[in-house]
Formats: sequence, structure tokens, C-alpha cells
Amino acid sequence: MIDQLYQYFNRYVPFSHQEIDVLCSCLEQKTYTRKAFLLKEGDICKDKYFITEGLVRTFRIDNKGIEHILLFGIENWWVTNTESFTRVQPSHLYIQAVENTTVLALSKRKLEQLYAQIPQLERAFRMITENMLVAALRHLEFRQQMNNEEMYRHIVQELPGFVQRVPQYMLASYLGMTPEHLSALRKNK
Amino acid sequence: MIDQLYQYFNRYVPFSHQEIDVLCSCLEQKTYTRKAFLLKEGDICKDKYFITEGLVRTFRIDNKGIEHILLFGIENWWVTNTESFTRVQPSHLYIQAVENTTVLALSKRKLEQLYAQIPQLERAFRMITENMLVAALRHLEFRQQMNNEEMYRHIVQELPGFVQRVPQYMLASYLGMTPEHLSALRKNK
DNA sequence: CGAAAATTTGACATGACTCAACTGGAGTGG
DNA sequence: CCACTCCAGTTGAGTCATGTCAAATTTTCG
Repeated sequence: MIDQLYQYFNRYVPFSHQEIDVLCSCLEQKTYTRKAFLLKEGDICKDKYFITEGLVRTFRIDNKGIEHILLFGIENWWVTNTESFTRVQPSHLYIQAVENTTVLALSKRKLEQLYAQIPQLERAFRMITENMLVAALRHLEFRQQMNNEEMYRHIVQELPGFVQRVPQYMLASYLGMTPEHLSALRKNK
Repeated sequence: MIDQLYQYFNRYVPFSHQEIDVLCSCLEQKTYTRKAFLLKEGDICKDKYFITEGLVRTFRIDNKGIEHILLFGIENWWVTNTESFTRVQPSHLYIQAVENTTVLALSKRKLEQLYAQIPQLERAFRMITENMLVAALRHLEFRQQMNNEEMYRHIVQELPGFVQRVPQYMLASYLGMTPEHLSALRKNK
């Protein structure tokens, strides 16, 4: 676990082993079984979760009761509700394990301490946040310029392993279409 | 100008007037007339732009030649191509002035120096990036759960002043629909 | 004033959704 | 080990939302 984190953080900023040790001591390992919730609507998101194994989804339920998946999180990604976490507001999003999932939870309180103790960590999380922003804008771009069929073909091509791990109706929700429509698309070749 | 920046940055982290002075000395004021480009496809984005006055749009041109507006930037927002800026890659996006616009340009080189000189700046830009991420995810949510008509009514209600400043075809592009369709929507009341 | 750009209009085509019914497989309890 | 249930996925008919294209009209700006 320490090794995985050391590798991960040194992609951004050089850290000493000792600093990663300190970081590790602030992390709490948690496991969630399939369908368990890391965060529910109305709760305040108090942690950032680093996924060491598994797969989670972040979604909201609209006023018609329909789920919309905003993003998925897989191994070596951080997942959190940034809005709820940074502004200490009740979440309107759910975060749920799609597979049995193991995460390292980093609480806001511990993170603030770590920022004071290890200044480069501020830089690392700035860069991580930038990457999340790039990913979100990319997703927006795809949705603007592709129709549903093109998006489906694109995701199958780019992330073939990922598509296997996710039920089809979740993929439909992520792509912003109905499960029926995705099913029909798949049939056309 | 120094005052505007002092106000702005102190919303995130406390800075001294002296630190903001140092920051200011690294900024270069630039003006762009309507339709001038801050960044073109293929160029590497070397600056973050803080908009002190005016309005810009970030868009891409797809393989059919159609423009898709990803986001707008107004007064007191930073605009850049995060992907091109952070990874030093050619941009696939354009940034263009919609109105005559004045910005303070902060180059990547100067920014790196400033990070070393004023450590809390790292924190401020982490928080600014978090805000940009929240905004991008919000936009994604709206597009997932609203149809075009709902999105239009929403944006008119939330940002009435903004709608006045932008030509209708740009609003249509931002909302991901054709200008003809937006025109038809507006007619229905 | 005149040209170019933006917006509107309408006919038509197509993509996507809704709803309801059906199929098939995975798990569960008897 | 079978029968049952539940859930995911498929299918098809009908409807609605949105796009396409071409033309007319209005607005903007030099």
C-alpha cells in the first residue's frame, strides 16, 4: 500500500519515503461491498477516497427519480464530491461501490494537517485536481460533439476493459441515454 | 488593478499587500478586440488569463466544421486551456474574445517562480481549480438531466445579464443545440 | 446606405424516448 | 437439484424532440 502511494504521488511531485509514511498514517483503509454507499445525498462529504481496488460510481437522482451517472472511479483515482467536500455542504450526489471496493480514506481534517506538514502535497493535489478538470471537460466535449452511437463506439474502443466491468444500464446512464436505446445501438453491428 | 487582485485572492487565502504586489509584477496586461484570439488550435497555451473586463469563449471545431463552445469566461475568472497549459501540448481548443476584453496574462514560467516565492499561491490555485472543476461537473449534470428547453430557461433565469451579452448562436452552441432549434424554443413563449 | 451576419420560419427527416411485453440468466429457498 | 423470483437486457410500436436544409427576414456594423 505504501509502495502504491509512493509510486502514485511521485508522478506529480518528488516526495521522500518518510513523507509518504506520514501521509499513510493519516489514511484509513475501508472496504465496501457491491452496492454499498461511500456517500449519500444529504450527507456532507468528509473524505477524499483513493481507490486501491474496485470500481465506484458517482450519480444523482433527478426529480423524476432517474439516476444520472456523472463519473466512475477506478483503481488509482481519487473520488469525492468536490463541491460538498470543499464547501462543507450537504451532497446532492451519491457515491456507490459498483464492485467490491477497497479505498484509503483521507479526511478533510487530516488533509489540512498534512498540507501544513508537507507543503508539496498542496502542489500534488492541485495537479490531481487539474487532471480531474481535464477529464470532466473532455467528457463534456464528447457529449457535445458526438451523438449517442458515436459515444458508445468511442468508449468501447478507448476503454474496452472498463465496459466489461460495468452493467449496461450504468453505461447508458453515464452516456446520457436510455438502456433501451443503448441496447438498440448495440444490435446495429 | 492591484486592488481587484487583492480582493480576489483574499477570498481564498490571506495574502499580504506586498505579496500581491509581487504577483502583479509578474502579470502582463493585454487587450483583445472582439473576435481576436487568445489561443488557437495547434498552439501551446503558455498563459493563464485573468479577465478584468470583457467576455471570452473557449470552443473547439469538430470534424464537420461545427463549433462547440465548452465554456465562457467573464470578469474575475481565470481562463486557460488547462490540458495544453499543464502538459505543454498543442491545444485543440480556441479561446476567443466575444467582447473587447482586457486580461492579465500569467505565464507558466512566471507562475512556477511565484509558486516558489509565495507558497500559499499553490493553495489559492488549487482552490481556484477546484471551483473550475465544480463548475464543469455542474454543467455536465445539467446537460444530463435537462432537455434543451429546460436548459435554456434555466440559464436565462440564473444568468439573465449574461444571456444579453452573448449572441444567440453562441448560446445555442454552448447548450449543445442548433441555432434554429433555440430560435424555435424562444418562440414558444 | 449597403453588405455581411444573425435570426427566424417552415417542411421534412431522423434520432431518441416511452411504455409495455418478452427473454434469459443468476441467485435463492424448499 | 428444481422451481421460482428478480433483475438485466431485448424488442417493437408509437410519439416526441431535435436536426437538416433552404429561404426569408431582421439586425449589425463598416
